[in-house]
Amino acid sequence: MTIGPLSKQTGCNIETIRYYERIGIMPPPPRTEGGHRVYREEHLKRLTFIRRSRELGFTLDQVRNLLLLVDGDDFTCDEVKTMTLDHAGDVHRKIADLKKLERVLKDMVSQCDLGDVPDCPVIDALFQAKAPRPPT
Amino acid sequence: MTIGPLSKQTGCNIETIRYYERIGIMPPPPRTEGGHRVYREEHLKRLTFIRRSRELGFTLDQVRNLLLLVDGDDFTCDEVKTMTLDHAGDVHRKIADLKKLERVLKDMVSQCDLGDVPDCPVIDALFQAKAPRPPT
DNA sequence: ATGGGACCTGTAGTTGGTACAGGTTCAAGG
DNA sequence: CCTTGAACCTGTACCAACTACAGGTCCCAT
Repeated sequence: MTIGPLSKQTGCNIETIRYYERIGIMPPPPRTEGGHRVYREEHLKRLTFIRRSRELGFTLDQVRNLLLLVDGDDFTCDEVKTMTLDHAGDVHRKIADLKKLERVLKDMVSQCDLGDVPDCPVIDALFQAKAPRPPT
Repeated sequence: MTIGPLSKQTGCNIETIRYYERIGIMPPPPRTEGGHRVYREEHLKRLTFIRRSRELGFTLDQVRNLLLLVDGDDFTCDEVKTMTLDHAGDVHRKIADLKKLERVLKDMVSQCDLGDVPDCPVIDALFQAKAPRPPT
């Protein structure tokens, strides 16, 4: 399998595959005489793993760690579970932050509809620092 | 006010302030004889606006647009409202995506507790492509 | 006048890729 | 066997939004 088919089967850009090789998370595959990359089943599996992890929001660094665990096959399920839970925690916090954000944005906009404000309340709100620094 | 105090009052890194000047969203301030930047109240207000907008997740490009509206004071409240609602929509979608993500991560981890699986179910799950391509 | 903290410019690095340019190889059709 | 053009190659530059130096200058208090 050359890089094109691999790209199609994994949904991963050709450039991205080469990029993954460059940064060392995909192994350099054997080449043809002319220098074309030739992949096999194991590459497909590994790339699928990477893509899936990325879809789930793991950073490439986290993926690298997961792969280290997988490669040395002495990993414990517990280590993986811990990493996943950590990541889930990050995601959870991000959701909370975004919800606050949404609240603020909607509150700002709702001021617009009151009609009795002199200027644009959104702009006004943006000119306010979040927390006035406490007196020294 | 030199750049240090401005940094402290806005909570914006010195390097970032200079970066904002370089990319043209902060105006180049007057300088001392020796070349040190000297800021006044208006700069503080503008930088506060930028920082606040960034905190609320507007991109620098969106901030640039907001500032254009503010600078030419012919902006309508409606334009600003539209931009803010658009952005709120983005945030909303991002929240939905992250919630799905959280669900999947937690489902994966919950498999770990069953105890009767041979390998790490998280790793197994990661090796599965999301959607198997349909038969050709 | 001197010491050192604040400031200056310019460049490179970060993350996770994408987008070329400009050149080579491969495979199928004639 | 030769040609053609799709697929592949390398290398570099670019994106957002900053951050982190290095190596040098300025300011001001003592």
